[in-house]
Amino acid sequence: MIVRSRFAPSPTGSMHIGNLRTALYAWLYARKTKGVFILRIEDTDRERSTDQAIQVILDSMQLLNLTYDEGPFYQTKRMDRYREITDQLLKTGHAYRCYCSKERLEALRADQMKNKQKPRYDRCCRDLKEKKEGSFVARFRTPDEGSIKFDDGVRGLVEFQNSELDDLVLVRSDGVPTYNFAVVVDDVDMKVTHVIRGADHINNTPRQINIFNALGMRPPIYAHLPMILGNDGKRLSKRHGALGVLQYREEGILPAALLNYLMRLGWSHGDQEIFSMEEMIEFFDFNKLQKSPATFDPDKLSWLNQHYLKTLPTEVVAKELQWQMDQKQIDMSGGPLLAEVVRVQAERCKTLNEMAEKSRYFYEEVTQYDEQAASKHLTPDIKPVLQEIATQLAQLPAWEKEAIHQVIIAVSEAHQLKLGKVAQPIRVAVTGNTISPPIDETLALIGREKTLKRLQRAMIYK
RNA sequence: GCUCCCUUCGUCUAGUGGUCUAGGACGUCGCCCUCUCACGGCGGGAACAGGGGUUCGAGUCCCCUAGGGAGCGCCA
Repeated sequence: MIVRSRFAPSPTGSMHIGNLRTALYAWLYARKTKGVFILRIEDTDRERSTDQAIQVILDSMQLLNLTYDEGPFYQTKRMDRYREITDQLLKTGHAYRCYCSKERLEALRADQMKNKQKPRYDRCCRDLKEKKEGSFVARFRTPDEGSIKFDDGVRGLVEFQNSELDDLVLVRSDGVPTYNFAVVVDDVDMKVTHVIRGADHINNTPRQINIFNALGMRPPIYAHLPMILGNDGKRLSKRHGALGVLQYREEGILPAALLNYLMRLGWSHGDQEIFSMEEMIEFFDFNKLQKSPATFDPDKLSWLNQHYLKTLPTEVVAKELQWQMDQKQIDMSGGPLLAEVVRVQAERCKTLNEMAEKSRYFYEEVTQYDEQAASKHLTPDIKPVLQEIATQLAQLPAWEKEAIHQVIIAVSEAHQLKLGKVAQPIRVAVTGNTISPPIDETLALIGREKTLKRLQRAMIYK
C-alpha cells in the first residue's frame, strides 16, 4: 500500500506552529514511507476564510520546504461532488432533512446546558415521513447503538459509544457541507490512507468513521498529535506568543531550527536534540510521540536557532541574513562579505534579526556613540594612543587581522596599558558601543578607510 | 454539566518490574577562559502529582483522588 497523507488546514486564522507541526509530521511520514503528501485547503467556512490566509499557508509551506505532491485542493471547488454524496446518503437513509430553525436549536442547547445535560440535537426531524417546505439541513443518522473503535497511531486503541454522538449536520441550509462531511468525502476521493492531525480532532473521528461506514468505505488510519500549550498552560493561540510561521522568519529564526524544535516537541529519539532533515525522516515514528500536550518554550527554540547559526555553512546563513538586511534597508555596498559577518557574529546572536542589528556598523556610518560608553572610554588621555594606532594602521602594508592585532598590542605595551584599556576605546570609536567581535577581527571587517575615519572622529569627541 | 484522554526537574524529555542513590537537553546559579559581548569548559540546584493496592521488588501494572487537556456548532 502506498501511503497517502495530507495536511488540511483551514484558511481562517494564522498558520501557527501547531498547524506547522501537524504539517511537518504528515509530511515526514509521507517522505519516510516514500508515499504521497497532499495539501488540501479546507475553506468551507465562507465567512471566515480569506485569500490572504490561503497565501500565508502556501508561503509557509514553501518557506520550510514542505513540498506537496498533490494539491493544493480547495473544498469550495468540489461542491458538486459533495452534493452528489449528500443525495446518496439521503436516498439510502443515512441522512435526513432537518427543518429546525437555528433559534429552536439555540433554545434547546441553552435548556440542556441549564439542566446540566450534554448539549445535543433532540432528533426532532429524524423520523419525519414527508418533505416539508422551507430551508433545511442534512443531518447524519448516527447509529443508536454500538461503538466505534479505532487504533490510533499515537494513542493506541480508542473507543467511543455511538450513544454519545450527535446527529451532526452534514450540509448547511445554504448547501455548503460542514467540516466532518467534507473531510470524509475528500479523504475518500483523494484516497488518503493516513490522517495525521491535532488531538482536537479526536472526538470528530468516530463521527467521521460512521460516515465512512455509511458510504461503504474503509476509514483511513488515524494519528492524533498532542496539542501544543502556551506557557500559561493553555492551548496555544496568537495570544500566547504563538507567532505565525512567517513571523518567525521576520524574527530571524532559521527554518532548520523551527523544524528541529517542533520535531522534538512531544517526540523524542533517545537523548538526541539535533536532527538533520534526513534524520527526521529516518527516525520519525508515531509511537515515539508523547500522548500529553507539550508546552512551547521560546528559549529552547532560541538555543536551537543559535546552534544552526553557528553550524550551518556561513553562506547558507548569509543568504537568510541578506533577507534581514534588505528588510532593514541597510546599504551593503563597500562593506564586508555577509558570510564573513556571519562567521564572527553567529556565536553572539540568537536570531538573524539580532545579527542584522548588531552588524550595522560594518556597513553604516557610526553617527553617534552610546553615551555611557563614550564618556567612559573616549577620555582625553586615550587620544594620543588612538592617534598612534591610527598612524600605524595607516602604514600597514596589508589590512589583515594578524597585522592589526600586532599594532594594537605594540601600542598598548608602549604605553604600558592592558589590551582592554586600548581595545575598548577603539571599539567605541568604530562601533559606537562596547560590544563587538574581537577588536582585530572587527577592524579587519570594517576596512581600513572606515576605521581610520572613525578613529579620527573619536579623537575630536568632546 | 457530560464524554474521552493525559500526569517524571521551571520547560522538552529518557525510562517499557530489579542495572534509578532517576539520565540528557533548554533555562537557571557558581567557577574557569577572556580586549567587550559572546562561544566554550567544569560544577551546583532542580522531578517520578497524592493515596491505596498487586509483587520478593514499582517511576514502570491496577484502583481512587487531585490537577491538566480535548470535545460537546448550520467552526474547522
